[in-house]
Amino acid sequence: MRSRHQDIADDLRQQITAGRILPSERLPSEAALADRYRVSTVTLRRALAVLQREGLVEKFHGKGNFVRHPHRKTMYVGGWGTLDPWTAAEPGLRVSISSTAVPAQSHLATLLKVPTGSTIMEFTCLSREGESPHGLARVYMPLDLVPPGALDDASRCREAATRFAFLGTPPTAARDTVSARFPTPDEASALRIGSASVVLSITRIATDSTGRVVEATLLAFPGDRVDAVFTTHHVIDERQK
Amino acid sequence: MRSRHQDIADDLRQQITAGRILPSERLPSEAALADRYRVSTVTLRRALAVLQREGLVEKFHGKGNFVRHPHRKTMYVGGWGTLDPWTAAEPGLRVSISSTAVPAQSHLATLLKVPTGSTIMEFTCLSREGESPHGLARVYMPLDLVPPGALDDASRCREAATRFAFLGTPPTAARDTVSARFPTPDEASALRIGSASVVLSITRIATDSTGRVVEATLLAFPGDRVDAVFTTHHVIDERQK
DNA sequence: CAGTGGTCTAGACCACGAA
DNA sequence: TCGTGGTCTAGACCACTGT
Repeated sequence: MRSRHQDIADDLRQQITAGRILPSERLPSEAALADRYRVSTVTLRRALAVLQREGLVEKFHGKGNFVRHPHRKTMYVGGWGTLDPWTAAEPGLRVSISSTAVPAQSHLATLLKVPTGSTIMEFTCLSREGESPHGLARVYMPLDLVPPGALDDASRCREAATRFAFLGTPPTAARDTVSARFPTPDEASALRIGSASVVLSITRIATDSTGRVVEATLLAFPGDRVDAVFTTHHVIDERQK
Repeated sequence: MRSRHQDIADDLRQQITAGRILPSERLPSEAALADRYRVSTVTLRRALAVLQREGLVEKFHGKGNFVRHPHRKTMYVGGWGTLDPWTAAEPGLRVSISSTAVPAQSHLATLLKVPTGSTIMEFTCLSREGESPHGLARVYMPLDLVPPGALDDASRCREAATRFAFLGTPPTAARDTVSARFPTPDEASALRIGSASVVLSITRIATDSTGRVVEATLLAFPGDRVDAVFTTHHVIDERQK
């Protein structure tokens, strides 16, 4: 059964993909569109919700509905903890970083294998592609592993953070746990996405050769902008002979 | 601003998690709930949509809203292409498989690196945990690589498919591309999830030692039931210095 | 058939953003 | 202030499920 709001979504989608409404342009107001399609505002908003989930339209309360720029998907490269240079370099990602010392809550303490309540360092990195936020990283490290000067010399870790690489010393092993979920309220506002969109969430645990956890990173990416790629080789390394 | 439907969702969620409504039990009808909370049906349905997205409630047209069984998350283990035995074994996953020969559409041909339109084998695997679907896998292989007897002896590949492992010969390398997105309509119905829920989507390309693609697998898991985990060991490459 | 969820309406009122 | 989106209503009608 074809529902009215789906028909409207199809029509608007076709107008957008055909270029009749250009990126960053505002759509007619919902009242105007409801009038044009002869439907109630509720129905028209359901149509827009479809397009919003597809990533075609961005809503701003009080301003209007805007056609989104079609973003190429960037790749998070697993294990190494970097963004694929091919896709990440060109768009020119900019990162803002802030750091604070925080007491380790229970789940963070578990991840880092430190006592609950002990002080750890938190780095919050938000990368933007032009105007639109593109990724959110929260990096947690034990205090003694924070590289000296990292707090003062922000540019030093900026290089690494741009690609979501490791901030401290390179670890010997990393474990990425990937899940698909809805954004938390603060992620939704930080990434400027609706609370009904999808987030690719990655929890990365980095350990050194002794098995100590040197870094725990919580990454959140808008699902329609970032994929994660992991490569596994099943053979014995040739260099061992 | 706290919206009415969120308040109602909070109240119902609390009743469910507190055990006042048990799993697989039916909620009161939407009309009854709307009456109880003194809201319109539209508002009440928005509250239920919240719970549905959270995976707490399952809707069935004509039957009612039911509390879902709380499933522990199972782990898809990257690269190896298996489900973590610890989480997968106990629940007793059951898999139904069907296979057909299909012409390779453009995107499949690209993945498998075969000519567009050439015939390839498609295996569709749907795993269930009890009643509820748990994962959907579509495995594509070149015809000549299908292990002999795989089509007749379904039990042979059933073992592998239960864990989403490789059906053919073990590959030497695998590349997993993970994304978070909304389900396609057929995935939504196959997995019995709402079209507004989240799926963890994995495209896995397996290659042999010559670089030939031996298998391409499209995996779709409900985001609230499956995580994917990838482990990377940073090979110390001192030799090159 | 009765009972359930699914869609839609016409209109009201609230909250936000830019002048 | 005004125009925008966000939430909500009270009721209608349709579609699906089981008896």
